[in-house]
Amino acid sequence: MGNLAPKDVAVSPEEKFKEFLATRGKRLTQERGIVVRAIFSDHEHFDAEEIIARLDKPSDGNRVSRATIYRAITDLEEAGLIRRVAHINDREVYEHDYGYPQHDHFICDKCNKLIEFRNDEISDILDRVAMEMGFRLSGHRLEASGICSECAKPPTRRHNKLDMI
Amino acid sequence: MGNLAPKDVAVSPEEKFKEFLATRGKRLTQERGIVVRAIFSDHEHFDAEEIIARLDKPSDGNRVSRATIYRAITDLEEAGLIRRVAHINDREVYEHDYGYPQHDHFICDKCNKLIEFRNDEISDILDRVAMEMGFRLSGHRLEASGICSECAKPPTRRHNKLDMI
DNA sequence: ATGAGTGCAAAAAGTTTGCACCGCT
DNA sequence: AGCGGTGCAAACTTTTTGCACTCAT
Repeated sequence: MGNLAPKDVAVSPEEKFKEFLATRGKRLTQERGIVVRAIFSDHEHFDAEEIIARLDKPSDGNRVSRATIYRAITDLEEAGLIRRVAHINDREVYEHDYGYPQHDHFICDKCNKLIEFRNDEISDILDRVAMEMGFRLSGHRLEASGICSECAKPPTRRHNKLDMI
Repeated sequence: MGNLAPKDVAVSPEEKFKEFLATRGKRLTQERGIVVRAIFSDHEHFDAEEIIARLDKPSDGNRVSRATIYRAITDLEEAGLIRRVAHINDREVYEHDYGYPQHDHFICDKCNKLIEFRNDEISDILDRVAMEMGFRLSGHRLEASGICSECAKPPTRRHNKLDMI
């Protein structure tokens, strides 16, 4: 779960997606609806495999195939509803990009957890530098790596004499 | 070509690699030497395929196989001589990380060109935010996307009446 | 003799695509 | 009738790996 509160949004992601699809002469089908709802049911980061695991199970009545899920994810990205945030373990990781403010991520090298943080100074600096260099900036992706506080906790141990020196 | 000047470095990348390999009980073989030199022959960003294209050609006497090139790249990354900077068109893109100062990149959405820029404020902010959040920061990767000045140039055209309104 | 190193070809893993059929969000 | 949409399986891409042989930085 991210540490950033969602903005109030007038239209649901599903509705927004429908509008986008319409501009491409496409329809919000049953399958695409299932995928959008699965993706926006919570604010977790996700990858294609996770959605496939949820929707491509033979037991479930509302099955959606891998191909359709991949195609829907591509469409959602083009619609600006989701965006790629990282590439972890050979998988593209996405997050919601609709109704949430710009933010960046820490990625723990140990547990691969993504931790969101928000800092406007960085965006401002980028705007300035891009301007200076004649680059027409549209967005950025910042992954800071290291060890999260959880993984940094030493395995529980007794006090060490060295602690007192 | 980057816009950042190389620092003076005492030891060549090849020598540095040799030292690293030694700590792992490995040797700087003929093949690994060829790969390092190919990679450090210029300061361009590169991906595995480019190196393979140069070294895995049947016509050349100093051929190195794909497998060995991939293995060498992995070792070079662990040695801290190169680092991943981006993931473009399904390929991992690397750059030299030895003898060059920390910097970030703009990536042109049109021509995929990587443009380096340096800004210490960003690193400082990250250090501060990481500290506040109890994250043990080790590095970061920042890709700012948009259109480079080259691609932003409008195709040569006549003045448009609309320009004057 | 020993252990690291190499090349090859096959395997992985994630993602994309050609195709035939379906159905009207 | 038309066109977008879906599922399936095969194809594709990049990267990794098992294996047998080689070599000595």
